[in-house]
Amino acid sequence: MNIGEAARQSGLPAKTIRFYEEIGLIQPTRRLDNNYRDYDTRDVHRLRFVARARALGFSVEQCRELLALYGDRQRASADVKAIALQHIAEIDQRIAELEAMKGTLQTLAARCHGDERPDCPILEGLAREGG
Amino acid sequence: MNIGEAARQSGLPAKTIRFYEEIGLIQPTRRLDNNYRDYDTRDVHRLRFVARARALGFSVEQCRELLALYGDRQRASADVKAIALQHIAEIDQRIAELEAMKGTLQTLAARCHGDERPDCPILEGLAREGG
DNA sequence: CCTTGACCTTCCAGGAGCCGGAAGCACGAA
DNA sequence: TTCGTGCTTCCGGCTCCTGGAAGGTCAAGG
Repeated sequence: MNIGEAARQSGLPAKTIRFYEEIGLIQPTRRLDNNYRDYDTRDVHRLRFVARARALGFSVEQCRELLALYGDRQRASADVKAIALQHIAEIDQRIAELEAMKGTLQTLAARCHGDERPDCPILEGLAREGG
Repeated sequence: MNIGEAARQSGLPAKTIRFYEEIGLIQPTRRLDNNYRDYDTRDVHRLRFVARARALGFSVEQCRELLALYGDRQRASADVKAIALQHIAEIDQRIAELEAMKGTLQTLAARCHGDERPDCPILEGLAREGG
């Protein structure tokens, strides 16, 4: 099938599929005589695999590792789990950062009148000396 | 003061300060005869203001708006609050996405043995047909 | 047979928010 | 004078694509 069909079936834009090929993520696409890329269902499976991994927040490099494990029948599930757990830890970290920001912002916003007057604890909070 | 000192006092790398100038965020730096940038405490205040806003997750464009309001004595605190509340909403959105990813990952990871055997619910989850 | 339109190809630029490094002045102390 | 540090500009790269231009291909319609 052509790239458009592979895009439809995988949920990835054609542009993205080409990009993944360029960086060597989803590699060996055959070419037809007209130089069009030709995908089979196996390729589509791999594309969907990557699409889902990306949707779960894995980096492209992590996807590369996962894809390698996916295609390795001798893999140890421990290797997969290690990547997943590390990613969960990164997500936790990110959530904690966002919660901290949110907490600060909510505190400031709660003290701000939000009317036409110029005095504003939010701006004061951003401008303050300490912290 | 030179850019190095401004960097020290604001907590921003000199590179970043130059970048902010280039994109017109912190503009009017005078130049000395030797072409060195020259900062005063007012500039440093603005730099720190931006540093803090960035640390709270505001985009550079939001920082630009906040900085304009910061320097506008006729501002309405409602305008500031609107930006802050919108940002909080974005953070909430982002947290929700991360929590969803985390939930899926934890479910998958919990079912993975994590040993030397190849069968792995995580990979199966990424490869599955549905969803 | 020619045109139209949808597809495919490659390549180049950009966006967000910087960071690293190279090449080349400027400055202060020894 | 020389050394070391700091400043200048410019260019490239990072992540992960996305948009667009210029051009080849293909199937259908007139």
